[in-house]
Amino acid sequence: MSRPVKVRFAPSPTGDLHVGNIRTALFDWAYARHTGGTFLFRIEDTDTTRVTDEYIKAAIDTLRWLGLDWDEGPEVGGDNGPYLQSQRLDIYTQWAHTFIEQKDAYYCYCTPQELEAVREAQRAANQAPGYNGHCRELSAEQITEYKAQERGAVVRMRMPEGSTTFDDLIRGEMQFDHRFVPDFVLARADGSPLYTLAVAVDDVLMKVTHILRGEDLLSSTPRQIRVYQAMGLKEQEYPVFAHLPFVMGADNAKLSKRNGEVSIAWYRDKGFLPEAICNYLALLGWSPGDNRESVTMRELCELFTVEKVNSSPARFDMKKLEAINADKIRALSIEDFLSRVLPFLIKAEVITGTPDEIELVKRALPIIQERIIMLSEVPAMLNFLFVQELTIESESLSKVNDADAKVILRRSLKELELVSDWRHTMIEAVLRTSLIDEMGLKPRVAFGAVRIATTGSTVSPPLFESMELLGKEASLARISAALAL
RNA sequence: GGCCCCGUCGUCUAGCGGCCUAGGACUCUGGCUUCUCAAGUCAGCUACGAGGGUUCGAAUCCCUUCGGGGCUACCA
Repeated sequence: MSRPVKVRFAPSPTGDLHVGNIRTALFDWAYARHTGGTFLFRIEDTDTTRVTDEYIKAAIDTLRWLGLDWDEGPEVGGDNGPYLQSQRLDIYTQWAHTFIEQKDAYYCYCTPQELEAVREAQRAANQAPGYNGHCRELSAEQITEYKAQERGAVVRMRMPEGSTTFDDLIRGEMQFDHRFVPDFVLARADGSPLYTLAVAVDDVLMKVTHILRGEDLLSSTPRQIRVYQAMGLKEQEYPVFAHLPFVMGADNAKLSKRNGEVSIAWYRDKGFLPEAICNYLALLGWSPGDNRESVTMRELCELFTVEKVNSSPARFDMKKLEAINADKIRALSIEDFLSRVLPFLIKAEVITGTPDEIELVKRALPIIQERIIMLSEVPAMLNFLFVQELTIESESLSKVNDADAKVILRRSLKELELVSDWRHTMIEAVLRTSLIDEMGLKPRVAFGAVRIATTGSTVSPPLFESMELLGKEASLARISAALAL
Protein backbone atom coordinates (compact mmCIF):
# COMPACT_ATOMS: atom_id res chain seq x y z
CA MET A 1 0.00 0.00 0.00
CA SER A 2 2.56 2.49 -1.11
CA ARG A 3 0.22 4.60 -3.18
CA PRO A 4 0.02 8.22 -2.06
CA VAL A 5 -2.84 8.91 0.30
CA LYS A 6 -5.91 10.70 -0.94
CA VAL A 7 -8.74 11.32 1.50
CA ARG A 8 -12.07 12.78 0.62
CA PHE A 9 -14.77 14.62 2.47
CA ALA A 10 -18.02 14.24 0.57
CA PRO A 11 -21.01 15.73 2.34
CA SER A 12 -24.49 15.89 0.99
CA PRO A 13 -25.49 19.45 1.83
CA THR A 14 -29.11 18.99 2.70
CA GLY A 15 -28.73 21.66 5.39
CA ASP A 16 -26.01 23.60 7.13
CA LEU A 17 -23.00 21.48 7.92
CA HIS A 18 -23.34 20.23 11.44
CA VAL A 19 -21.05 19.14 14.22
CA GLY A 20 -20.87 15.53 13.09
CA ASN A 21 -20.06 16.47 9.50
CA ILE A 22 -17.32 18.76 10.63
CA ARG A 23 -15.75 16.22 12.92
CA THR A 24 -15.55 13.90 9.92
CA ALA A 25 -14.15 16.67 7.74
CA LEU A 26 -11.59 17.50 10.40
CA PHE A 27 -10.39 13.91 10.65
CA ASP A 28 -10.31 13.57 6.87
CA TRP A 29 -8.28 16.72 6.62
CA ALA A 30 -5.96 15.87 9.48
CA TYR A 31 -5.29 12.44 8.07
CA ALA A 32 -4.48 13.85 4.66
CA ARG A 33 -2.16 16.42 6.16
CA HIS A 34 -0.56 13.92 8.50
CA THR A 35 0.31 11.60 5.69
CA GLY A 36 1.32 14.35 3.32
CA GLY A 37 -1.48 13.20 1.06
CA THR A 38 -4.25 14.96 -0.82
CA PHE A 39 -7.46 16.25 0.70
CA LEU A 40 -10.33 16.11 -1.74
CA PHE A 41 -13.65 17.85 -1.23
CA ARG A 42 -16.64 16.65 -3.19
CA ILE A 43 -20.28 17.65 -3.07
CA GLU A 44 -22.77 14.81 -3.18
CA ASP A 45 -25.81 16.51 -4.60
CA THR A 46 -27.52 13.64 -6.34
CA ASP A 47 -30.60 14.14 -4.22
CA THR A 48 -31.80 17.22 -6.04
CA THR A 49 -34.93 17.48 -3.94
CA ARG A 50 -32.97 18.10 -0.77
CA VAL A 51 -29.69 19.72 -1.75
CA THR A 52 -29.73 23.42 -2.61
CA ASP A 53 -27.14 25.82 -4.00
CA GLU A 54 -27.32 27.78 -0.79
CA TYR A 55 -26.32 24.81 1.28
CA ILE A 56 -23.49 24.00 -1.08
CA LYS A 57 -22.22 27.54 -0.76
CA ALA A 58 -22.56 27.36 3.00
CA ALA A 59 -20.62 24.11 3.14
CA ILE A 60 -17.76 25.65 1.19
CA ASP A 61 -17.76 28.72 3.44
CA THR A 62 -17.81 26.65 6.59
CA LEU A 63 -14.83 24.54 5.59
CA ARG A 64 -12.92 27.66 4.62
CA TRP A 65 -13.77 29.36 7.88
CA LEU A 66 -12.52 26.40 9.85
CA GLY A 67 -9.28 26.39 7.95
CA LEU A 68 -9.79 22.96 6.45
CA ASP A 69 -8.24 23.72 3.10
CA TRP A 70 -8.68 21.24 0.29
CA ASP A 71 -6.35 20.38 -2.56
CA GLU A 72 -9.02 19.24 -4.97
CA GLY A 73 -12.62 20.28 -5.06
CA PRO A 74 -15.04 23.12 -5.64
CA GLU A 75 -13.45 26.49 -6.37
CA VAL A 76 -9.92 25.14 -6.32
CA GLY A 77 -10.37 22.61 -9.11
CA GLY A 78 -8.13 19.64 -9.76
CA ASP A 79 -7.46 16.92 -12.29
CA ASN A 80 -10.39 14.75 -11.35
CA GLY A 81 -13.26 17.19 -11.50
CA PRO A 82 -15.89 18.31 -11.67
CA TYR A 83 -16.41 17.93 -7.95
CA LEU A 84 -20.14 18.40 -7.85
CA GLN A 85 -21.89 15.16 -8.58
CA SER A 86 -24.69 17.02 -10.31
CA GLN A 87 -22.14 17.87 -13.00
CA ARG A 88 -21.07 14.28 -13.46
CA LEU A 89 -24.38 12.70 -14.36
CA ASP A 90 -23.18 11.39 -17.72
CA ILE A 91 -20.40 9.47 -16.05
CA TYR A 92 -22.79 7.63 -13.78
CA THR A 93 -25.17 6.88 -16.61
CA GLN A 94 -22.35 5.36 -18.62
CA TRP A 95 -21.26 3.16 -15.78
CA ALA A 96 -24.81 2.06 -15.13
CA HIS A 97 -25.02 0.97 -18.76
CA THR A 98 -21.74 -0.82 -18.53
CA PHE A 99 -22.93 -2.71 -15.50
CA ILE A 100 -26.09 -3.71 -17.33
CA GLU A 101 -24.07 -4.94 -20.29
CA GLN A 102 -21.79 -6.87 -18.02
CA LYS A 103 -24.85 -8.37 -16.36
CA ASP A 104 -23.64 -7.04 -13.04
CA ALA A 105 -26.81 -5.01 -12.96
CA TYR A 106 -30.26 -5.34 -14.44
CA TYR A 107 -33.39 -3.31 -15.04
CA CYS A 108 -36.00 -3.71 -12.37
CA TYR A 109 -39.59 -2.90 -13.27
CA CYS A 110 -41.14 -3.35 -9.87
CA THR A 111 -43.25 -0.44 -8.72
CA PRO A 112 -42.73 1.17 -5.35
CA GLN A 113 -46.05 -0.26 -4.27
CA GLU A 114 -45.01 -3.77 -5.21
CA LEU A 115 -41.73 -3.38 -3.38
CA GLU A 116 -43.48 -2.11 -0.33
CA ALA A 117 -45.85 -5.09 -0.42
CA VAL A 118 -42.88 -7.45 -0.54
CA ARG A 119 -41.25 -5.75 2.40
CA GLU A 120 -44.50 -5.90 4.28
CA ALA A 121 -44.76 -9.62 3.71
CA GLN A 122 -41.15 -10.14 4.76
CA ARG A 123 -41.71 -8.25 7.95
CA ALA A 124 -44.79 -10.26 8.67
CA ALA A 125 -42.93 -13.52 8.00
CA ASN A 126 -40.05 -12.35 10.17
CA GLN A 127 -37.60 -12.51 7.31
CA ALA A 128 -34.70 -10.26 6.46
CA PRO A 129 -36.25 -7.45 4.44
CA GLY A 130 -34.86 -6.69 1.04
CA TYR A 131 -35.40 -6.98 -2.64
CA ASN A 132 -36.55 -10.45 -3.58
CA GLY A 133 -34.83 -10.61 -6.94
CA HIS A 134 -38.08 -10.54 -8.86
CA CYS A 135 -36.62 -8.89 -11.96
CA ARG A 136 -33.25 -10.60 -11.94
CA GLU A 137 -33.99 -12.93 -14.82
CA LEU A 138 -36.85 -11.51 -16.80
CA SER A 139 -37.74 -13.01 -20.14
CA ALA A 140 -37.97 -10.86 -23.23
CA GLU A 141 -41.74 -11.25 -23.13
CA GLN A 142 -42.01 -10.02 -19.62
CA ILE A 143 -39.88 -7.03 -20.42
CA THR A 144 -42.00 -6.09 -23.40
CA GLU A 145 -45.07 -6.48 -21.28
CA TYR A 146 -43.72 -4.24 -18.53
CA LYS A 147 -42.72 -1.69 -21.13
CA ALA A 148 -46.16 -1.85 -22.63
CA GLN A 149 -47.51 -1.08 -19.18
CA GLU A 150 -45.25 1.95 -19.22
CA ARG A 151 -43.53 0.91 -16.06
CA GLY A 152 -40.39 2.75 -15.13
CA ALA A 153 -37.20 0.80 -14.74
CA VAL A 154 -34.52 1.34 -12.12
CA VAL A 155 -31.05 -0.08 -12.50
CA ARG A 156 -30.42 -2.63 -9.83
CA MET A 157 -27.10 -4.17 -8.85
CA ARG A 158 -26.89 -7.93 -8.66
CA MET A 159 -25.38 -9.14 -5.41
CA PRO A 160 -23.78 -12.54 -5.89
CA GLU A 161 -23.95 -15.19 -3.24
CA GLY A 162 -21.21 -15.21 -0.67
CA SER A 163 -19.94 -12.47 1.51
CA THR A 164 -17.80 -9.34 1.52
CA THR A 165 -14.87 -8.95 3.84
CA PHE A 166 -12.82 -5.84 4.37
CA ASP A 167 -10.48 -4.47 6.96
CA ASP A 168 -11.78 -1.38 8.71
CA LEU A 169 -8.94 0.72 10.08
CA ILE A 170 -10.91 1.44 13.24
CA ARG A 171 -12.99 -1.67 13.72
CA GLY A 172 -10.85 -4.42 12.33
CA GLU A 173 -12.03 -7.14 10.00
CA MET A 174 -15.63 -6.76 8.89
CA GLN A 175 -17.64 -9.45 7.19
CA PHE A 176 -21.08 -9.14 5.64
CA ASP A 177 -23.06 -12.07 4.41
CA HIS A 178 -24.77 -11.23 1.11
CA ARG A 179 -27.95 -12.85 2.33
CA PHE A 180 -28.40 -9.61 4.21
CA VAL A 181 -27.25 -7.37 1.41
CA PRO A 182 -30.05 -7.42 -1.14
CA ASP A 183 -29.76 -6.24 -4.73
CA PHE A 184 -29.71 -2.48 -4.51
CA VAL A 185 -30.73 0.35 -6.79
CA LEU A 186 -28.01 2.25 -8.64
CA ALA A 187 -30.13 4.62 -10.70
CA ARG A 188 -33.68 5.87 -10.51
CA ALA A 189 -36.27 5.24 -13.16
CA ASP A 190 -35.56 8.68 -14.59
CA GLY A 191 -31.93 7.67 -15.01
CA SER A 192 -30.51 9.81 -12.22
CA PRO A 193 -27.88 8.14 -10.06
CA LEU A 194 -28.19 7.20 -6.43
CA TYR A 195 -25.62 7.57 -3.73
CA THR A 196 -24.67 3.90 -4.01
CA LEU A 197 -23.54 4.42 -7.58
CA ALA A 198 -22.11 7.90 -7.43
CA VAL A 199 -19.92 7.51 -4.34
CA ALA A 200 -18.26 4.38 -5.53
CA VAL A 201 -17.72 5.59 -9.07
CA ASP A 202 -16.32 8.90 -7.90
CA ASP A 203 -14.06 7.42 -5.28
CA VAL A 204 -12.55 5.18 -7.93
CA LEU A 205 -12.34 7.81 -10.65
CA MET A 206 -10.97 10.42 -8.28
CA LYS A 207 -8.39 7.93 -7.04
CA VAL A 208 -9.42 8.10 -3.42
CA THR A 209 -7.34 5.77 -1.27
CA HIS A 210 -8.86 6.26 2.17
CA ILE A 211 -12.47 6.67 3.14
CA LEU A 212 -13.00 8.02 6.64
CA ARG A 213 -16.72 8.53 7.21
CA GLY A 214 -19.51 8.10 9.70
CA GLU A 215 -20.33 4.67 10.99
CA ASP A 216 -23.84 4.98 9.62
CA LEU A 217 -22.30 4.05 6.30
CA LEU A 218 -20.67 0.92 7.66
CA SER A 219 -23.32 -1.46 6.46
CA SER A 220 -23.43 0.07 3.01
CA THR A 221 -19.77 -0.72 2.45
CA PRO A 222 -20.35 -4.14 0.86
CA ARG A 223 -22.49 -2.44 -1.76
CA GLN A 224 -19.76 -0.01 -2.58
CA ILE A 225 -17.26 -2.79 -2.85
CA ARG A 226 -19.62 -4.54 -5.22
CA VAL A 227 -19.49 -1.52 -7.48
CA TYR A 228 -15.69 -1.48 -7.37
CA GLN A 229 -15.72 -5.07 -8.51
CA ALA A 230 -18.08 -4.28 -11.35
CA MET A 231 -15.76 -1.46 -12.35
CA GLY A 232 -12.99 -3.98 -12.65
CA LEU A 233 -10.92 -3.06 -9.63
CA LYS A 234 -8.67 -5.55 -7.96
CA GLU A 235 -8.98 -5.94 -4.25
CA GLN A 236 -5.73 -4.18 -3.52
CA GLU A 237 -7.04 -1.22 -5.48
CA TYR A 238 -10.06 -0.69 -3.25
CA PRO A 239 -9.99 2.32 -1.01
CA VAL A 240 -9.32 1.58 2.64
CA PHE A 241 -12.24 2.17 4.97
CA ALA A 242 -12.36 3.66 8.44
CA HIS A 243 -15.76 4.19 10.01
CA LEU A 244 -15.77 6.95 12.57
CA PRO A 245 -18.00 6.75 15.64
CA PHE A 246 -20.95 9.09 15.97
CA VAL A 247 -21.08 12.38 17.73
CA MET A 248 -24.21 12.26 19.83
CA GLY A 249 -26.34 14.80 21.62
CA ALA A 250 -26.27 15.49 25.33
CA ASP A 251 -28.96 13.07 26.38
CA ASN A 252 -30.23 10.48 24.00
CA ALA A 253 -29.36 9.69 20.47
CA LYS A 254 -28.00 11.69 17.61
CA LEU A 255 -27.20 15.33 17.94
CA SER A 256 -30.25 17.44 17.31
CA LYS A 257 -31.64 20.89 17.83
CA ARG A 258 -32.98 19.87 21.18
CA ASN A 259 -29.71 19.07 22.84
CA GLY A 260 -27.12 21.57 21.80
CA GLU A 261 -26.97 23.28 18.48
CA VAL A 262 -25.93 21.29 15.48
CA SER A 263 -25.28 23.91 12.87
CA ILE A 264 -21.72 25.16 12.70
CA ALA A 265 -23.09 28.49 11.55
CA TRP A 266 -24.67 28.89 14.96
CA TYR A 267 -21.32 28.45 16.70
CA ARG A 268 -19.78 30.97 14.39
CA ASP A 269 -22.46 33.53 15.21
CA LYS A 270 -22.01 32.89 18.91
CA GLY A 271 -18.38 33.73 18.67
CA PHE A 272 -16.72 30.38 18.93
CA LEU A 273 -13.27 30.41 17.39
CA PRO A 274 -12.72 28.00 14.52
CA GLU A 275 -9.58 26.67 16.15
CA ALA A 276 -11.52 26.05 19.37
CA ILE A 277 -14.19 24.11 17.53
CA CYS A 278 -11.55 22.04 15.78
CA ASN A 279 -9.64 21.47 19.00
CA TYR A 280 -12.74 20.32 20.80
CA LEU A 281 -13.97 18.16 17.95
CA ALA A 282 -10.55 16.56 17.60
CA LEU A 283 -10.91 15.30 21.15
CA LEU A 284 -14.24 13.69 20.31
CA GLY A 285 -13.30 10.18 19.36
CA TRP A 286 -9.60 10.79 19.21
CA SER A 287 -6.89 11.52 21.73
CA PRO A 288 -3.31 12.61 21.24
CA GLY A 289 -2.36 9.87 23.69
CA ASP A 290 -0.79 12.00 26.34
CA ASN A 291 -2.66 14.25 28.73
CA ARG A 292 -2.80 17.31 26.58
CA GLU A 293 -6.17 18.89 25.96
CA SER A 294 -5.04 21.86 23.98
CA VAL A 295 -4.09 21.01 20.45
CA THR A 296 -3.25 23.39 17.65
CA MET A 297 -4.18 22.62 14.08
CA ARG A 298 -0.53 22.00 13.38
CA GLU A 299 -0.18 19.54 16.23
CA LEU A 300 -3.32 17.79 15.13
CA CYS A 301 -1.78 17.22 11.71
CA GLU A 302 1.39 15.90 13.25
CA LEU A 303 -0.26 13.58 15.73
CA PHE A 304 -3.40 12.39 14.02
CA THR A 305 -3.61 8.75 13.03
CA VAL A 306 -6.77 6.75 12.29
CA GLU A 307 -5.59 3.90 14.46
CA LYS A 308 -5.95 6.11 17.50
CA VAL A 309 -9.56 6.93 16.73
CA ASN A 310 -12.00 5.37 19.19
CA SER A 311 -14.66 2.99 18.01
CA SER A 312 -17.25 4.12 20.53
CA PRO A 313 -19.57 7.07 20.10
CA ALA A 314 -18.97 10.36 21.91
CA ARG A 315 -21.40 12.79 23.43
CA PHE A 316 -21.13 16.43 22.54
CA ASP A 317 -20.41 18.52 25.63
CA MET A 318 -21.05 22.22 25.25
CA LYS A 319 -19.36 23.04 28.56
CA LYS A 320 -16.08 21.63 27.43
CA LEU A 321 -16.29 23.40 24.10
CA GLU A 322 -16.87 26.61 26.03
CA ALA A 323 -13.90 25.98 28.26
CA ILE A 324 -11.65 25.39 25.29
CA ASN A 325 -13.04 28.42 23.50
CA ALA A 326 -12.36 30.61 26.53
CA ASP A 327 -8.81 29.28 26.67
CA LYS A 328 -8.21 29.99 23.02
CA ILE A 329 -9.58 33.51 23.38
CA ARG A 330 -7.20 34.18 26.27
CA ALA A 331 -4.33 32.99 24.14
CA LEU A 332 -5.10 35.48 21.35
CA SER A 333 -2.84 38.47 20.75
CA ILE A 334 -4.64 41.79 21.19
CA GLU A 335 -4.46 42.49 17.47
CA ASP A 336 -5.93 39.13 16.63
CA PHE A 337 -8.56 39.43 19.33
CA LEU A 338 -9.47 42.87 18.03
CA SER A 339 -9.97 41.77 14.45
CA ARG A 340 -12.18 38.92 15.53
CA VAL A 341 -14.29 40.95 17.91
CA LEU A 342 -14.91 44.01 15.76
CA PRO A 343 -17.57 42.40 13.57
CA PHE A 344 -19.52 41.47 16.68
CA LEU A 345 -19.40 45.01 18.06
CA ILE A 346 -20.44 46.52 14.77
CA LYS A 347 -23.23 44.04 14.24
CA ALA A 348 -24.54 44.76 17.74
CA GLU A 349 -24.32 48.47 16.89
CA VAL A 350 -22.16 49.23 19.89
CA ILE A 351 -19.74 50.94 17.55
CA THR A 352 -19.88 51.94 13.92
CA GLY A 353 -16.23 51.29 13.30
CA THR A 354 -14.52 54.69 13.45
CA PRO A 355 -10.78 54.74 14.19
CA ASP A 356 -11.43 56.35 17.59
CA GLU A 357 -13.86 53.65 18.56
CA ILE A 358 -11.54 50.91 17.42
CA GLU A 359 -8.71 52.44 19.39
CA LEU A 360 -10.82 52.47 22.54
CA VAL A 361 -11.93 48.90 21.99
CA LYS A 362 -8.34 47.88 21.58
CA ARG A 363 -7.41 49.49 24.88
CA ALA A 364 -10.34 47.79 26.57
CA LEU A 365 -9.67 44.29 25.30
CA PRO A 366 -7.00 43.31 27.81
CA ILE A 367 -9.38 43.69 30.73
CA ILE A 368 -12.15 41.60 29.20
CA GLN A 369 -10.09 38.93 27.51
CA GLU A 370 -10.16 36.52 30.41
CA ARG A 371 -13.77 37.28 31.24
CA ILE A 372 -15.52 35.96 28.17
CA ILE A 373 -16.34 32.54 26.87
CA MET A 374 -17.61 33.62 23.47
CA LEU A 375 -16.99 36.68 21.32
CA SER A 376 -20.69 37.47 21.31
CA GLU A 377 -20.42 38.51 24.96
CA VAL A 378 -18.16 41.41 24.16
CA PRO A 379 -20.76 43.93 22.95
CA ALA A 380 -22.70 43.80 26.23
CA MET A 381 -19.49 44.02 28.17
CA LEU A 382 -18.10 47.08 26.43
CA ASN A 383 -21.33 48.85 25.74
CA PHE A 384 -20.94 51.17 28.72
CA LEU A 385 -17.90 52.75 27.09
CA PHE A 386 -19.82 53.88 24.08
CA VAL A 387 -23.27 54.95 25.23
CA GLN A 388 -24.07 58.63 25.62
CA GLU A 389 -26.80 58.14 28.17
CA LEU A 390 -26.00 55.39 30.62
CA THR A 391 -29.00 53.44 31.80
CA ILE A 392 -28.51 51.72 35.09
CA GLU A 393 -29.91 48.22 35.16
CA SER A 394 -33.12 48.11 37.17
CA GLU A 395 -31.93 45.51 39.68
CA SER A 396 -29.02 47.73 40.66
CA LEU A 397 -30.92 50.97 40.92
CA SER A 398 -31.75 50.63 44.59
CA LYS A 399 -28.10 50.23 45.41
CA VAL A 400 -27.10 53.63 44.06
CA ASN A 401 -29.96 55.82 45.10
CA ASP A 402 -30.05 55.06 48.80
CA ALA A 403 -28.54 57.35 51.36
CA ASP A 404 -25.37 55.33 51.97
CA ALA A 405 -24.56 55.21 48.31
CA LYS A 406 -25.08 58.94 47.94
CA VAL A 407 -22.50 59.58 50.60
CA ILE A 408 -20.00 57.34 48.82
CA LEU A 409 -20.65 58.91 45.46
CA ARG A 410 -20.46 62.45 46.77
CA ARG A 411 -17.13 61.77 48.35
CA SER A 412 -15.83 59.96 45.27
CA LEU A 413 -16.85 62.84 43.06
CA LYS A 414 -15.13 65.35 45.24
CA GLU A 415 -11.87 63.39 45.40
CA LEU A 416 -11.80 62.38 41.76
CA GLU A 417 -12.24 65.91 40.56
CA LEU A 418 -8.79 66.58 41.92
CA VAL A 419 -7.13 63.76 40.01
CA SER A 420 -5.18 65.22 37.13
CA ASP A 421 -3.37 62.11 36.02
CA TRP A 422 -6.35 59.93 35.04
CA ARG A 423 -4.83 56.51 35.22
CA HIS A 424 -6.35 53.51 36.95
CA THR A 425 -3.58 53.34 39.51
CA MET A 426 -4.22 56.95 40.51
CA ILE A 427 -7.97 56.50 40.54
CA GLU A 428 -7.63 53.47 42.74
CA ALA A 429 -5.22 55.15 45.11
CA VAL A 430 -7.48 58.13 45.59
CA LEU A 431 -10.60 56.09 46.09
CA ARG A 432 -8.94 53.67 48.43
CA THR A 433 -7.57 56.37 50.61
CA SER A 434 -10.79 58.27 50.89
CA LEU A 435 -13.43 55.57 50.91
CA ILE A 436 -11.67 52.67 52.54
CA ASP A 437 -9.03 54.18 54.78
CA GLU A 438 -10.74 57.39 55.80
CA MET A 439 -14.40 56.46 55.70
CA GLY A 440 -13.74 52.91 56.84
CA LEU A 441 -15.99 51.34 54.22
CA LYS A 442 -15.75 47.81 52.95
CA PRO A 443 -14.19 47.81 49.47
CA ARG A 444 -17.06 45.75 48.19
CA VAL A 445 -19.61 48.29 49.28
CA ALA A 446 -17.69 51.40 48.37
CA PHE A 447 -16.52 50.32 44.94
CA GLY A 448 -19.82 48.65 44.28
CA ALA A 449 -21.62 51.95 44.36
CA VAL A 450 -19.08 53.60 42.10
CA ARG A 451 -19.23 50.65 39.75
CA ILE A 452 -22.97 50.89 39.30
CA ALA A 453 -22.79 54.63 38.80
CA THR A 454 -20.09 54.46 36.14
CA THR A 455 -20.83 51.23 34.33
CA GLY A 456 -24.53 50.81 35.06
CA SER A 457 -24.14 47.33 36.48
CA THR A 458 -22.97 45.37 39.49
CA VAL A 459 -20.93 43.25 37.14
CA SER A 460 -18.30 44.90 35.01
CA PRO A 461 -14.69 44.73 33.96
CA PRO A 462 -12.28 45.90 36.69
CA LEU A 463 -13.59 49.22 37.97
CA PHE A 464 -10.54 51.47 37.90
CA GLU A 465 -9.44 50.33 34.49
CA SER A 466 -12.97 50.85 33.26
CA MET A 467 -13.00 54.39 34.60
CA GLU A 468 -9.67 55.13 32.99
CA LEU A 469 -11.03 53.97 29.65
CA LEU A 470 -14.21 55.96 30.15
CA GLY A 471 -12.21 59.09 30.79
CA LYS A 472 -12.39 61.59 33.60
CA GLU A 473 -15.10 63.74 32.17
CA ALA A 474 -17.52 60.94 31.47
CA SER A 475 -16.77 59.18 34.73
CA LEU A 476 -17.50 62.28 36.79
CA ALA A 477 -20.57 63.05 34.75
CA ARG A 478 -21.94 59.60 35.43
CA ILE A 479 -21.32 59.86 39.13
CA SER A 480 -23.10 63.21 39.16
CA ALA A 481 -25.96 61.73 37.22
CA ALA A 482 -26.29 58.89 39.71
CA LEU A 483 -26.30 61.42 42.53
CA ALA A 484 -29.22 63.15 40.91
CA LEU A 485 -31.36 60.02 40.80
C1' G B 1 -38.09 -8.54 13.64
C1' G B 2 -33.24 -9.32 10.82
C1' C B 3 -28.07 -7.75 10.09
C1' C B 4 -24.20 -4.77 12.09
C1' C B 5 -21.48 -1.48 15.51
C1' C B 6 -20.50 0.07 20.51
C1' G B 7 -20.05 -0.24 26.38
C1' U B 8 -13.80 3.00 31.91
C1' C B 9 -15.89 8.90 36.56
C1' G B 10 -22.07 13.07 34.94
C1' U B 11 -19.15 14.14 29.97
C1' C B 12 -14.54 13.56 26.72
C1' U B 13 -10.73 10.29 27.46
C1' A B 14 -5.65 7.48 29.18
C1' G B 15 -5.20 2.35 29.75
C1' C B 16 -3.75 -2.34 25.21
C1' G B 17 -2.28 -9.18 31.44
C1' G B 18 1.05 -7.24 36.66
C1' C B 19 3.55 0.09 36.68
C1' C B 20 -4.28 0.62 38.45
C1' U B 21 -5.66 1.28 46.13
C1' A B 22 -7.55 3.21 37.57
C1' G B 23 -4.40 8.88 35.43
C1' G B 24 -5.83 13.71 32.91
C1' A B 25 -9.51 17.36 31.18
C1' C B 26 -14.49 19.53 31.44
C1' U B 27 -18.57 19.85 34.81
C1' C B 28 -20.05 19.99 39.95
C1' U B 29 -18.94 21.03 45.46
C1' G B 30 -15.90 23.49 49.15
C1' G B 31 -11.50 26.69 50.47
C1' C B 32 -7.82 30.50 49.25
C1' U B 33 -7.23 35.08 46.46
C1' U B 34 -10.22 39.36 45.55
C1' C B 35 -13.28 46.18 43.83
C1' U B 36 -17.96 42.92 41.04
C1' C B 37 -17.52 39.12 37.39
C1' A B 38 -13.86 36.28 35.72
C1' A B 39 -9.00 34.29 35.91
C1' G B 40 -5.59 31.76 39.08
C1' U B 41 -4.79 28.20 42.96
C1' C B 42 -5.79 24.07 46.57
C1' A B 43 -8.98 20.15 47.95
C1' G B 44 -13.09 16.89 47.23
C1' C B 45 -17.11 13.86 44.85
C1' U B 46 -17.65 10.18 41.14
C1' A B 47 -16.07 4.96 36.73
C1' C B 48 -13.96 -0.37 34.53
C1' G B 49 -22.76 -2.28 32.84
C1' A B 50 -23.71 -7.54 34.85
C1' G B 51 -22.49 -12.78 35.14
C1' G B 52 -19.37 -16.62 33.94
C1' G B 53 -14.70 -18.38 32.40
C1' U B 54 -8.96 -18.33 30.86
C1' U B 55 -4.67 -17.06 34.08
C1' C B 56 -0.33 -17.13 39.60
C1' G B 57 -2.62 -12.37 38.19
C1' A B 58 -7.77 -9.04 34.18
C1' A B 59 -10.36 -2.63 32.96
C1' U B 60 -7.21 -5.20 29.58
C1' C B 61 -8.34 -12.14 26.48
C1' C B 62 -13.01 -15.52 25.58
C1' C B 63 -18.35 -16.52 26.22
C1' U B 64 -23.19 -15.11 27.75
C1' U B 65 -26.36 -11.37 29.12
C1' C B 66 -28.16 -6.48 29.62
C1' G B 67 -28.00 -1.64 27.74
C1' G B 68 -27.17 2.17 23.82
C1' G B 69 -26.88 3.14 18.59
C1' G B 70 -26.95 2.34 13.19
C1' C B 71 -28.81 0.04 8.77
C1' U B 72 -32.89 -2.39 6.74
C1' A B 73 -35.43 3.74 0.48
C1' C B 74 -36.11 5.01 -6.77
C1' C B 75 -32.09 9.50 1.18
C1' A B 76 -27.09 10.07 1.95
